[in-house]
Amino acid sequence: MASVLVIEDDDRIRLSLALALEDEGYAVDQAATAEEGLACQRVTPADTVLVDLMLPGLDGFECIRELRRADEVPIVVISARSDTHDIVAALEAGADDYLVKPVAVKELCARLRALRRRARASGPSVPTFALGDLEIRPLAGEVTRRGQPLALTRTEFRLLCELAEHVGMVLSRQQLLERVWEYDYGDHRLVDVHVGRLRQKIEDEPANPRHLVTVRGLGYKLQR
Amino acid sequence: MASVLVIEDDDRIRLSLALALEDEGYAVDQAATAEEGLACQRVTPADTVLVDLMLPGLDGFECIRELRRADEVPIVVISARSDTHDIVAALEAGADDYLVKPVAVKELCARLRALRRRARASGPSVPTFALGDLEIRPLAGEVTRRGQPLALTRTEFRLLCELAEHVGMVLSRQQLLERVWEYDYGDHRLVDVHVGRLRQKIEDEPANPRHLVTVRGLGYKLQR
DNA sequence: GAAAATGTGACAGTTGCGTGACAACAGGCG
DNA sequence: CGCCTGTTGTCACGCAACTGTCACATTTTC
Repeated sequence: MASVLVIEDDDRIRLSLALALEDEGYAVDQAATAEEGLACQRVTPADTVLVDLMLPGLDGFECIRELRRADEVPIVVISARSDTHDIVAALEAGADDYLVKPVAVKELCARLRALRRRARASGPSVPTFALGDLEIRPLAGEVTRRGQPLALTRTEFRLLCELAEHVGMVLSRQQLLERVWEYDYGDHRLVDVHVGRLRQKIEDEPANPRHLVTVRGLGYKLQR
Repeated sequence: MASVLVIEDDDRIRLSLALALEDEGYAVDQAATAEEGLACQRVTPADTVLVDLMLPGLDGFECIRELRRADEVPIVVISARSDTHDIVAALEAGADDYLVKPVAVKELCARLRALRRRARASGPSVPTFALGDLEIRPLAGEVTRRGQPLALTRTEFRLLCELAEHVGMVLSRQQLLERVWEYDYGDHRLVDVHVGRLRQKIEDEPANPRHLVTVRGLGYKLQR
């Protein structure tokens, strides 16, 4: 599940943000000061950090720089100040986005999603692939579609992961047999059958696949 | 150098944005319509795209979706509308950021930098040969023309790839037979037939080919 | 104008792919 | 142990698409 750390000294705002984000399905950590937030992030890193600029003690800018020193976590600033100067300074310090209070929760969520999408593509580790309404988590052994978990068999799962690791690239039956089945030779039609079964589960219209497509004469590929 | 494509129908705004960005050291391409912008991006992709939401013809949302279909280029929306609803829709469509007009150039630049910082680590997409309005992605098993996917057969595809790997060089029928068909001998006229079929699909006037040309007595070549 | 080279339409044989059926097999459970 | 359920690999059928060949048209060369 996606997690967010909210660093904000005003209890009312922090709590209402936390509640709203929890409603949206995020796991939310809270901190009232920069120091507390940094400590929290060190111990249990969240996927994304929301930080207010006006904090007692260590201020927001310093907090951002400290967070950035540790890792690449996406940082969104929420501030009452709307000066261009503040915005530029926060972004230069390492923030990824800047919202002016009062924030619309829907907008915040949309921006968080956009940021996560971007951060995921750039991250070195790839815990999850997103393809349209599909989410594939190879390490968790889990595939969800529109948020609903899918019951895939082991073979289907490995096939899907193999294809997902090379999104947009055609993989030949031969390659798939080698990588999914660890066969060096064998009946290539085996692949067809499993692709067909997989389509039944991940496609709206299995006969008109949008994601798992056939490239006649070459093989199969997964596309967005 | 960093490059930006600005898609905006209002000349005054577009020009002033372009000037300001050039001052900041960006190479700027301009387009007044979504169609023009998409075409421009296909031919000479910029690192970042700025797009207005209110465009004549194809609107901004569609434009974003089209851009996203092609690649992972960072997209920033600039719009006069500040409704949460529009912001959410644009971000959902695939935009990375959303600014409300009038935009402060300093802020825009800071956001562009933040976005590029985040996008930079992102892996490269599948290698592509571009030839005029044609795009050839050997690994993806895909050829597009003006952005539209072409339905090529396996033989046509391999023939085109072989020619594309040697753009500007004449390949004899013998060479093509060996490389595409893996024949050591055989009827050389076979090549002609497939070249003809390929021309029907990739050329505007198959009888007057601009890309896949005949070099009488020697063979065929692909040119820009 | 003749010969050589190339373009092109038609066609029949072949191939590639989706799919349903089925038997073998493994694992869970009473 | 036997039964049941879900998974897997094999096969055969049928449709659609592709391929290679040929004949004939067209263009170029000399």
